[in-house]
Amino acid sequence: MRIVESDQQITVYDLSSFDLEKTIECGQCFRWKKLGNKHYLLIAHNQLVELLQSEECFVLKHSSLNQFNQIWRNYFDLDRDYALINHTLEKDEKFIEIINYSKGIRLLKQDPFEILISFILSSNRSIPIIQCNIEALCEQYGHKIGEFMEQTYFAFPDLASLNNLSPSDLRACKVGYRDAYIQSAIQFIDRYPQILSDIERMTYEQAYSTLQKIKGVGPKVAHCVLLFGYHKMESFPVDVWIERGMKHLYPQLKTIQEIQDFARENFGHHSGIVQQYLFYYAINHKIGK
DNA sequence: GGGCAGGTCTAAG
DNA sequence: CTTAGACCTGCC
Repeated sequence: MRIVESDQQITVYDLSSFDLEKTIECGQCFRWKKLGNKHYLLIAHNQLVELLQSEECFVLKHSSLNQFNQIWRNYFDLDRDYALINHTLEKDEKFIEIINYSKGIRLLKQDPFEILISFILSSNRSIPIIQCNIEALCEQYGHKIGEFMEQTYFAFPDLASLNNLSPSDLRACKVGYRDAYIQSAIQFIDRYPQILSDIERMTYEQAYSTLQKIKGVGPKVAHCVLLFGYHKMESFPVDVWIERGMKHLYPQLKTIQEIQDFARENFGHHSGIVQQYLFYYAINHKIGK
């Protein structure tokens, strides 16, 4: 990996196993806009960046070297050797086709608070609607972080901005019955202000059960928070697509618990990556539908 | 118009 | 501990 800084932009060369399009569009993050082929606008960590990928390089516009090293390098998981992980996973023949289809995806290290709220909103909904809800929340309660092509963009609202909102404030953002879930999450963090940083240091099981004390956070959302918000690669969120995909690959698996156990035993600390590869493959091939 | 979404809650056996 | 039903909302 070779990094060049010039004129408010960062260019990264010699990057293997990285596909910007798959990484952005595979369903792990919600706040992006496609500007063209391999060309995106992304909002994360209170920053607005323009991203491009070509044959030889990955470009981040409106970013300094400092921001790259402090945020984006980790955000895009650029220091993990995905080629090596893919090689390991290919030992299971059933995964060769999936890896071939999904390789290039990187697990994004996103903000835990944003991920918590976003995935609480995700239950029983389709991805485009989730994105609409999140944008509504940001426009209402997030602070302005920049403009691009005469459009104003907003950060994801912080705890203080979402605190003391009424159910009708939230329902105005079309979150539906999840209004109470959001309030529960806000109250929980308000009561235990260090909780989101404490989770980082907890054992997986501890963090997993702590998160589920929040109303609206069940097994799937808790795994998602740990995977996308904390980069805990042993997590294996099982949603409908993963359930369909896993039953397709391993017909002997009957319940979500069996799928969960199978993943822990067979994928271990690569579970999160397998999960995202399989999700991307299953949803685009409509496996099991 | 009925069905379906990156599920979770609740109330029952 | 496991399992059915209900649930906001928008888009097909």
